[in-house]
Amino acid sequence: MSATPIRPSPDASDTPRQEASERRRRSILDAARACFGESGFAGATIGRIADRAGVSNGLLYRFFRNKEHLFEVVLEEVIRDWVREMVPRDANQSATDALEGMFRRSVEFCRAHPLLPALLRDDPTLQLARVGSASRDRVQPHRDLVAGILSRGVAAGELRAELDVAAPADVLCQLQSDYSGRAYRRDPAFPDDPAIIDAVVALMRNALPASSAS
Amino acid sequence: MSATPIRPSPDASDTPRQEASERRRRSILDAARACFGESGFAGATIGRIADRAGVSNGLLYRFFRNKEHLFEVVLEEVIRDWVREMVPRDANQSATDALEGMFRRSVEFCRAHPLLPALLRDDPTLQLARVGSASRDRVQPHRDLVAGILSRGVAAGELRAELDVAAPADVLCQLQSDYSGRAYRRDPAFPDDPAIIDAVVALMRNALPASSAS
Amino acid sequence: MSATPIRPSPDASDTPRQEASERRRRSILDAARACFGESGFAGATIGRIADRAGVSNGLLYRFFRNKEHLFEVVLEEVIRDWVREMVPRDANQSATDALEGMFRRSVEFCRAHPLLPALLRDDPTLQLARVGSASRDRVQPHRDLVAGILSRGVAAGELRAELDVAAPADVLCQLQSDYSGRAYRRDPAFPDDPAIIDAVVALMRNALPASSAS
Amino acid sequence: MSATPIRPSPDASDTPRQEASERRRRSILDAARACFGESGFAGATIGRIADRAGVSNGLLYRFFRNKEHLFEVVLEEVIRDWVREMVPRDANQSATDALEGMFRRSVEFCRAHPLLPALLRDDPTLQLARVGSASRDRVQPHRDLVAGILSRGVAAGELRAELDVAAPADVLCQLQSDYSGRAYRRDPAFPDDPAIIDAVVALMRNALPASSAS
DNA sequence: TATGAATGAGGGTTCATTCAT
DNA sequence: AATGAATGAACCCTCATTCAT
Repeated sequence: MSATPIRPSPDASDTPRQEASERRRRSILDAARACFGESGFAGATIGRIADRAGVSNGLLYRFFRNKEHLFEVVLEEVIRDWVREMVPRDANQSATDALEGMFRRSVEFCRAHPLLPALLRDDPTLQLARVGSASRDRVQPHRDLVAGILSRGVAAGELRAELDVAAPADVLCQLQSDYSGRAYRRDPAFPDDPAIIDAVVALMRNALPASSAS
Repeated sequence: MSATPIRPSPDASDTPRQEASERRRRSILDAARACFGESGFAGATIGRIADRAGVSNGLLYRFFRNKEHLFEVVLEEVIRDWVREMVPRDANQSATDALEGMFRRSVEFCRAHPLLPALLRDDPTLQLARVGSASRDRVQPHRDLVAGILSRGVAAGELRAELDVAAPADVLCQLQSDYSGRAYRRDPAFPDDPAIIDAVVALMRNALPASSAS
Repeated sequence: MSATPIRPSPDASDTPRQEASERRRRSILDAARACFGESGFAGATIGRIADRAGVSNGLLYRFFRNKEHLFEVVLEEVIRDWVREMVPRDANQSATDALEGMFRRSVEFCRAHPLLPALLRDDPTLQLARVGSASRDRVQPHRDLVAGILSRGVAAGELRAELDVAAPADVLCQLQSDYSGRAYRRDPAFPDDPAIIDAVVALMRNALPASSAS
Repeated sequence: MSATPIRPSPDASDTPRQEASERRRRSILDAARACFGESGFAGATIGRIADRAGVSNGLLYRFFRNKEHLFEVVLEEVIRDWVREMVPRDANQSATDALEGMFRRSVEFCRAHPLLPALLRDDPTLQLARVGSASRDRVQPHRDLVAGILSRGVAAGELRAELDVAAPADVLCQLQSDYSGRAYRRDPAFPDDPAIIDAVVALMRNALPASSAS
């Protein structure tokens, strides 16, 4: 180990020195998010991240043990931000409205943070096996959110009550992840088309509600 | 001749020599499927693929122009096999039965050839913009299959007629890909659970049919 | 910045760091001169050059884009030094004296910098068609020098006036290059013998002057 | 060593089998001459030589120990052919006419056999140090030819008698080599221009004869 | 005899990481 | 604290050489 261990993210940036330091840490993380998002783990290079952050490559090793460590921190952050973004804003919405809102906000979030969809897809270029720990619970918060909404909807008689909510929540989360990622893929074979987003919403709305007739 | 550029896959393996050669080509392709599936394009290395195939690294360059060419061939092969597997067996089925059958066969296929989903998921914008041509149409056959079934169902009055079929076909294909891939991911966060497969089927069956009342 | 493409040779080496860096650049160039001189472009290896310079192979790529770039710079440098050395010192000399002086200085230069002739001899059509630009004008300055002297001699009535000076200048330059290179070849079949140098001088002195009788 | 040592060039091709074999050996040598001439020793590849000869790469190793051995044989042959070509045709010519004829024939020979000039120039891409033995005497026959002509000319009172002939012979040979090689270099900086050939001839004719006045 | 499939050492190059400044 | 020069392992790829057929 080095004589100067990794500097943690300070809880409070007291001195101006610490502030400047924290600002640099942030810019490195932002640059890393962009680079990993564009090029995957293997494709991104420390040099490019440092350039993009406007610092020297050596500085990265003062904040992060190595490339993998930096990657782990980036992943944790982006998941955290994503989940935070998806939390329903309005407690009075119907379940389906809440799901639709969550879905659309997720899509928007991924447009701005392209690393997330790759992560959710377990993109091989990310080499997620290397980080392991972080990936364990990276989607559970999402499912919990969705499952909570479904439960509320079932309790309110708004949604079908047949099944347990876990499996449908999984499916809905999967769809949200998938179509959130389209914006990022830029692959004409996987278009990021409002009409398709609407089709997903329609499918959800068709599939979930208790049959209106009953 | 000596500096044979690339040896093609012989249509008929006449001599034992050609047979052995074709066997080696196969083992390279299989190893490549595994390595690309596990590590993505950038993460996989020629050396590891050769090791896994039990051949020298140089041999790869007799069959494939370079790493990208090898990847293209792997991609084409696995897509072709997959689509072939999904083609509906029975022309007399209802549309929803056909979709369910296709879905379940796709899942089974991926259980036996676990590398497809990893390749499908491998984001082409990352390292593979160059492959281009191959990726263009790698999922279109799948969508065409699904769209054909939907159209038949609409024509037969079995399915809702509101929308055009393209968008729902996209969504259904996406779901098929996703859940076909679970077997491979072996990630507890994305379980390969019969109950969830059933939930997907249920969602499809709920969302698609013309309302029974009508 | 981090991913600095190529570090240029600094005009003034201010800091000790820059000085040390420049010293390394020099040692790489010197090693490259030696290796290219001994083995030609294709035969020389980056690894051997780095070893000889006492640096790691990676360092070469901080100073030079690639092997070809390194070769170009070596070529330019050595040509520049050589031409600089040959410029006539004394404007009052007769043309033949000036040519003889230039010739003998060129020979001496090559004795001290024995790698020039090897580089000059390195056939550009073989591996170096790509270098192109640099090789275009690598000998023209030499010919211009010689042609200038011949013109002066013709104007002064010292030399035959029959021909244009371009062709004889070419021949004289060729001879200067050849015999300048002998010191380096160390091939007993091509001796570096003062008697032969004198023979060249004698041949020039015989061939060029206006016939004394006329 | 191999169980089947190198097959020598048979003195007499008795059987049809031996004839065919000898024909193949020849075609390999011809292809090698062309390839080494175009690309130097390091740049030429066994594969390309075999292709050009219309045989498999493995066959080369039945006739030649390895790449270096093939190269040595090629060099010996080309030198032998060159000297054979330069031998004066007409014993009654004047010395200067004989030299001019030899010079012009040498130039023509090199146009057809481009390896020679590279060899004469000791082109670094040829890596002549590797073969050694052959290069020892590769130019002596040429000098002997020229020196013989000069001696005859001196004896006949046609040429200046001051010097011994060795040194001028060296210079003339050098010039012959140089300008023979121009055709091959295809470098605009070293033009293969009849006017320059004529200039060389003129220089020889000016420099060598006994002053006509005397 | 002749082939060409197969090998693997070694080439040029990149880049994560270290460390003197 | 911050830099960026320097390292060297590991990448992709080429090609001289061998050997089963």
